[in-house]
Amino acid sequence: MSLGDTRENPLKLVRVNSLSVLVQEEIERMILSGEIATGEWLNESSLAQRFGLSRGPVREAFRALGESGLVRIVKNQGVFVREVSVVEADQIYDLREALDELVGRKVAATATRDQIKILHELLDEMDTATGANDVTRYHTLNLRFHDLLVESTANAKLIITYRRLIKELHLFRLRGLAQFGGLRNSNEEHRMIVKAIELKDAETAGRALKAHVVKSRDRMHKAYGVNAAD
Amino acid sequence: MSLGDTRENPLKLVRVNSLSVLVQEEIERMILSGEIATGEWLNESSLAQRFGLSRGPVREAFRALGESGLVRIVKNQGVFVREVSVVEADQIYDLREALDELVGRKVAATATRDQIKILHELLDEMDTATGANDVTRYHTLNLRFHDLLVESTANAKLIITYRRLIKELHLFRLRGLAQFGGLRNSNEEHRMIVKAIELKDAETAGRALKAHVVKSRDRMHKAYGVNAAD
DNA sequence: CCGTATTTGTCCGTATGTATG
DNA sequence: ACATACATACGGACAAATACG
Repeated sequence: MSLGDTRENPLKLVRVNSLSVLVQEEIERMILSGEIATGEWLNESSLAQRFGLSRGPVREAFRALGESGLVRIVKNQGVFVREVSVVEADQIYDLREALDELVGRKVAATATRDQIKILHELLDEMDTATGANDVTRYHTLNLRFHDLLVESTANAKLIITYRRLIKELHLFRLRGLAQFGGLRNSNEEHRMIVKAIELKDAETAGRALKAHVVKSRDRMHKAYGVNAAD
Repeated sequence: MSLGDTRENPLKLVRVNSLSVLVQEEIERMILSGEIATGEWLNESSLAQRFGLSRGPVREAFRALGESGLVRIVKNQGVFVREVSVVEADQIYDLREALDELVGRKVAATATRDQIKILHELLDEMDTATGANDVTRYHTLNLRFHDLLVESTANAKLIITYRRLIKELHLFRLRGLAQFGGLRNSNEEHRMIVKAIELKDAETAGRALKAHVVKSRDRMHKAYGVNAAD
């Protein structure tokens, strides 16, 4: 795809976002999908050429991505996809614990019937994925489940702060594997969370969601032999 | 000051940061100091000229500031210092409650003797400021107090997330006034927090810090006639 | 409603710094 | 250690969109 190719826009439909924003979104997509590996160098000129643009918008996108924590910018050297160490992942989990407890309390108070319905559908789909041992599918659904929870809090600041943390967790160098061995338990925890939300029991929902994150972190630690003292 | 003036750098000392980073820091300083008002338009060319640079580095700084939430970028119109409404400030307080509880628990476990010593000095200085009815001074010390607390947690992600929220609270359109009427109570709460930290009582420190934020939010609500349902 | 001034968006050329043989 | 190749950093020119008279 060529972001700057106006031939793809024959009706002269207005482009709502500037090229730098489009580039930012596209690079973010490439990073989060794993299309670009962590630690990899992002060549300014190559990307510009690939998008059919000059280097200006690419540079601007880099600065935004740097501020969001997805890339590391080294003066006179270049831009690299950030690598998140185990220690950093652990620090992010500290934050997730606190924020997810808040999410649980908020969502129990604000979730609509429609949102709860979708949560139930996701629970069932995750059970299906577990039965089929489809870890990738489960991972995707799990992300959507937690994103829907935070979105249902209707707190814009919480939403973007939470999403930023989740994106950074994608950069954890050993990502993905942490899902092994705990699929069924994990979804049991999900069901307890949704149950509390349906009952509009804020305290229980908060505690359940926090406990779920604690266990997720434990699963990560076990998977990589990190002990609690680290 | 002209950021690009090499005559101020006769020894050819290397500049560690790129111009866009310097511009970003300088604009951030201008915003947080109130030198530029909330809602105000940031003229790209004027700023570039003022710094003695071209527009490139300024544009890059804008993108980073946009991602950090300090400015709002409107395509083909320009960049504006963000305005934070009461509702948004309230949402940020939700996050602060959760994060400050975490800060309290963490800092009780990690704070060094030196850090606690500085906390005590700040407490005394805040009492002095209260006695002199110096609200501005108190405000500055209060910011430093809370920043030292979060810094003492030694959790890098928590530190930058927290600081980002505090910066955004600076953009609350009615800032500053919330300090009135509660100086003495506020510092009493501070002393309870430090007490718990000295005792390395994580739970109490967390609860105390969270309670302090709750009361800070209440003071804001009272000051602006916002009731809890908003 | 139209023309003009101003501003932002984009592109490209040059300087400077870094890595590598 | 030096020279060369290459990448980023920055400046300046042009194009497009917007605001205003």
